[in-house]
Amino acid sequence: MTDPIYQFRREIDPVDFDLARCVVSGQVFRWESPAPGHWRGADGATWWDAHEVLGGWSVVSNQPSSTWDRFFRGDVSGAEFRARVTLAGPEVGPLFAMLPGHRLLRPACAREVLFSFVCTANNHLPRIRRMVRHLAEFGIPMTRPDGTVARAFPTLDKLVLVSESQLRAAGFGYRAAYVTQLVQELVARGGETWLDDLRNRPTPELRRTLRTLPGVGPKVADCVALFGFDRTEVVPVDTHVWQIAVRHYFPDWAAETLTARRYEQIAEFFIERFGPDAGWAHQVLFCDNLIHGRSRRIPKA
DNA sequence: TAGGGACCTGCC
DNA sequence: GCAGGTCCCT
Repeated sequence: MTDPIYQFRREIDPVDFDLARCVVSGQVFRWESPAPGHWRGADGATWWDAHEVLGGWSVVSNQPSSTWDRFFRGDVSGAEFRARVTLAGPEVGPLFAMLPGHRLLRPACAREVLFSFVCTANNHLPRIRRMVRHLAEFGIPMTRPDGTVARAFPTLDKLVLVSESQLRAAGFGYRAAYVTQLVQELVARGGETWLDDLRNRPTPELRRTLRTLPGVGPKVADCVALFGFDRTEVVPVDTHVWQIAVRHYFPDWAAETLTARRYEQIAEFFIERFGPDAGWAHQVLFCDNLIHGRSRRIPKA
């Protein structure tokens, strides 16, 4: 039995959408480029195979074009977003020119986002990708028309079979325990049903609830809320955002450390300034800080 | 509520 | 030495 295959084409304006920039910016971790102008990606049980064509992308997928559009937030105008953010925060405006085509993504699989970001704790991108790919290997295989195999991100009944020692051997380090404990806890709370039900919760409750999961602190919880549950007003405050916030908005904190209280103050500041655009605006600042390496060594002054 | 330290692994 | 932190303990 073979799944239906969809083929479609998307015209794009490079200022509005740069596929490579979007999928390597650290929002999602299962995209790779086997060749120039060719990208393969997955989200939950969806896979895409995209080839660059004149003025856009030609896409093959096991899901219709609407799934692609949703993932890349095609319903939101990047130009209008940039205009709103530049108005609310002039300091962000100049960054858009350096990050053309950057977009806030909207993965459909909250489970994949949750496990992915548990892997990001005190970690760096290449290894995060490797770990998420490793987890994905426990998912069911999906053969593409060209014979290559994509993986559905494993469901809990698959993940529950994975041991901590197995993950440690695979290089997860201490996050191996986070993953296995997270699986146990999710199962105990009602599994996929419980996770799906989180979609109906108001954002403050969602954030609080996610934080009660093992391996999920404030930062990871907010990444999951922002990316996995489409709460676009949520701003995960990581080391980069902390440095950005201090540099741009809270100079008095230059000698301070990030506490739970300051975390919330920064998050609230972003929401007040950018409203529902806060999450995307934060992502722009984050990417800029990441790319231009300003996170390295704050001068003690 | 804050502050300090441990924790896997890999790359600068 | 540090990375897109979390957890545990004063």
